[in-house]
Amino acid sequence: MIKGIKGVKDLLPEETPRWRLIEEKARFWASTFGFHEIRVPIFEVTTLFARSIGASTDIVEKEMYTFQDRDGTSLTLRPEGTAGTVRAYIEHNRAADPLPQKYCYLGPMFRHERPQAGRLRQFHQFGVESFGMADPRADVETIALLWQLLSDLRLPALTLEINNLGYTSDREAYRPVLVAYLRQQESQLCANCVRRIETNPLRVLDCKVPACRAATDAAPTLAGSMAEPATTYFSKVLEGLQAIGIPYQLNHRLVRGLDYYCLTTFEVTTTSLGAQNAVGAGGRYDGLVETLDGPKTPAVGFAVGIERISMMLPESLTPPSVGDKTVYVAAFGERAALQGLKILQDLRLAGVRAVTDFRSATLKAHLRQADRFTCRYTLILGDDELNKGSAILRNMQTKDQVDLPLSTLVASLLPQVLTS
RNA sequence: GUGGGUGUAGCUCAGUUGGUUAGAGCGCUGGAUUGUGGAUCCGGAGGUCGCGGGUUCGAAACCCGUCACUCACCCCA
Repeated sequence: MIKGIKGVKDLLPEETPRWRLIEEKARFWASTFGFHEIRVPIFEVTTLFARSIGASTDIVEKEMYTFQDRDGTSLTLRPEGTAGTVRAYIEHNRAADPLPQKYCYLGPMFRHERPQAGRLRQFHQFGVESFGMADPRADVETIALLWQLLSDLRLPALTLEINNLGYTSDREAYRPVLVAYLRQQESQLCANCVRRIETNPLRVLDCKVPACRAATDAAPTLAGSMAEPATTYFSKVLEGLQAIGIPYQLNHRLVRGLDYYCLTTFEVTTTSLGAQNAVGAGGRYDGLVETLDGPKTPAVGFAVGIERISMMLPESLTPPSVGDKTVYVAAFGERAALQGLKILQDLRLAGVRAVTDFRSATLKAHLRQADRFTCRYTLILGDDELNKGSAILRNMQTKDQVDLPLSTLVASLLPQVLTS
């Protein structure tokens, strides 16, 4: 038996309605906040991701699905959505159009990791990118959309954590201070963090190992060595969040795994998801467009994981089954069977959801199927009815039955079904 | 990449210190009821016990290997 690939899941019909609900809400709120959908390819040249995400990040170092095209070009299945969106923005010279421009996207992403609860090799993200506004209120607007979407979906136990990464110059000023401190604590740190002192000292602050936590509790903070413009900017972001009533929690350890973030960075976590507790995350990335050879363009965005949202979605929000507006056509007997096929077609073309089972040859078998499909109505048509020129409409809940003339069948049936 | 747990019917799971032909519930299917569903009763189908090797008179069970799934580390959505 050929099986699916590790970490790649089928979405069976039982699950697609809840996904569609999430997608519809995402598109609705994005549109309401002024974002427009963009669809970009799921694979790009490898260098796009290497340059944008950062060559020394885990994603680029060991998690990308990279392969050679027939001409030898190195291609990569996208591990996230921002790089492709920015590439499209630059390639189509959107910067020449009036700013700001706000985009959203929805689709599969690929990372070669060991699967676990809430983590897959093909997973799906909904994300937004807001280009052109170097204004704290643009950060607030983006966070507001994220928060509204998750709130509207009634996800439980959410926390918005937020941090200020400052400008590049702030991090450059902070780095030697932090490294000096970490060197003193080196014996307390885990092997991973000892290595990170060189490669990415900021990430040590985000380590989950308790010993590392304790060792860095008293570490000098980035905020401590941050210059004026960045602190003012961040306080305005917080001010904006307060103004529109979005609760947040400062987390100075919050360091995102992608190199392109600056200033505001945020993450929405939950306690109801197991170890993978991030539902969505994002931040500001003012340098990225320029890094990818576009014009200097400030930008901010976020992405949420659809699988993780789906796992948290309360049962009460999942759409009810569609059976109650469905008519089951129970046609049986030599001549009625063919007439039933025609009625089925007429109903469908008139916009009525109609089903049947062509294998069923008896009324009993038909009714059993109607019941299984949880249809509210069954249209009974045997040779007896055909001779009388009528059909029986049976309400499956009340067992009420009425005769309907075949000549005006669809018209007389429509109001009953649609108002039920 | 590292570690733990679990692999028995479509699904959820029993299966005694190793002992005859591997079980249950649900689901599926047929009948009781040849023109009226759900409930009930009766019957039926469905298994390479993940796979390969080993120990043994005898293995679903014990040992080794392997694969898959899963949770966690790492990292992230």
